[in-house]
Amino acid sequence: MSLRYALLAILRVGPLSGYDLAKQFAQSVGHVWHAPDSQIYPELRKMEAEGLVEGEQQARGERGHRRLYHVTPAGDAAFTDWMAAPLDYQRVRDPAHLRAAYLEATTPDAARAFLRAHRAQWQSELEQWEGELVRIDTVTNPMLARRIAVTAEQDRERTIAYKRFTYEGLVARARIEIEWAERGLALVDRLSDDPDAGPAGGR
Amino acid sequence: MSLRYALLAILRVGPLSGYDLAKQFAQSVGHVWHAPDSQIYPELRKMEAEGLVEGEQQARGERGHRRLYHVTPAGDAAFTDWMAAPLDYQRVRDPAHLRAAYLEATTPDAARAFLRAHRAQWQSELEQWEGELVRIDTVTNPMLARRIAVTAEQDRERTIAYKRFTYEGLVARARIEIEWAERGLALVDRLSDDPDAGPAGGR
DNA sequence: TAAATCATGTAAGACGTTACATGATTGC
DNA sequence: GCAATCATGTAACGTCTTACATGATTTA
Repeated sequence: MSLRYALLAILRVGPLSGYDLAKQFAQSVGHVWHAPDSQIYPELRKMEAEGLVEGEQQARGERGHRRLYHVTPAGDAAFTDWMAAPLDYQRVRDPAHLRAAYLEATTPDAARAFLRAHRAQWQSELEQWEGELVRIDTVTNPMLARRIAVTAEQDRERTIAYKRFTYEGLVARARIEIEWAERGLALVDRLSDDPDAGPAGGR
Repeated sequence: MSLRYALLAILRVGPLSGYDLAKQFAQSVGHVWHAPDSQIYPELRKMEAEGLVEGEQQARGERGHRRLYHVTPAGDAAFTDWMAAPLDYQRVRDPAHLRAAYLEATTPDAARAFLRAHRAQWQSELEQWEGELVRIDTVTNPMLARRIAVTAEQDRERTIAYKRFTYEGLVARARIEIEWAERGLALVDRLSDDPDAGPAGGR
């Protein structure tokens, strides 16, 4: 249900074709809300049918074409309504913590492999998000630059501050996950050191 | 795809009816993987069709009945295979951070309402998970107690340690989300204090 | 005898994934 | 002329949500 608002957020900056939108999406809001092209095109059509965006067919060469979408007043209202409405939180569904709860059922090696993969996963997210933070500070992200260009000067600080705030949150979460995986690796070591009766445990 | 492994994890402790399983589920693994009854019953049937569990129809009174499920060797193997296989991470899809990225598009009051709700949401999760930590330490959680009862003594420490590790991770994450929301509230205050040209910002 | 709870679902639809399909145009 | 990339999807399938449906048994 959030996909359309992610799309509206981008389109509000200026009209784009589905293709360009998908590219911009991937390097901006896609960092917090992933969507493949195969979901974006149909959603745009659906939004058009509901009057949130308007598509304008354009010729491109002899028989090529593309559809340029722009936000309608209704689309703008839908976006601001969503911003003011309570967010619906999904129920917890966390495969990593599910598995962690049963690590005693596997070998120490498998447990380590899982925890190392978890660390690597979040390390890679962390790098993405830290990269974004740099691009926010330097206004290097193309999406943000476009947005800043159409934003009144007195609103620029706020725009940038909230972007920064968002990515700081993501970075903090990634760090927590990495630390957790590392504590897990230490725990596996400790528990597999003394298999039955060491000085600290066993009974 | 993880639901069946969550179900297997519980059934491995001992046979249960779908009804009992759903209850136990909610107060143990349901803290990390939510599933409604309407998903559990069909999944059990599907798992039975695939030979992972076996259901035994039992009479209950005159014409009542219930179906007692137990894990087959194939189900056990499926579980341990899953434990040893790489976990597939879902792509990021985070409505709260999506909204946070565009808070400049709404009023300070709406921004505050969102951030307070976010804090409340994670505060409530935090309480759940901290409660679980206490029930782990005191072996008060009925699921854990059943599991410990059927676990060889030298494996009990590990079983408890991994449960604790899991919930510690969840607690840490909840705290991070709460802190983030609080930093956000402070940010809204700062940004709405000086609407156009204060000493620290504006231009 | 009425309420609680035991017991098991179905049905419709939204959302998301994966893989595949197709053709035009631009740059080398 | 060929590759890259521009451009837009469809189709099938799986998961999850929400709401509803039904009846039996136990306990107060």
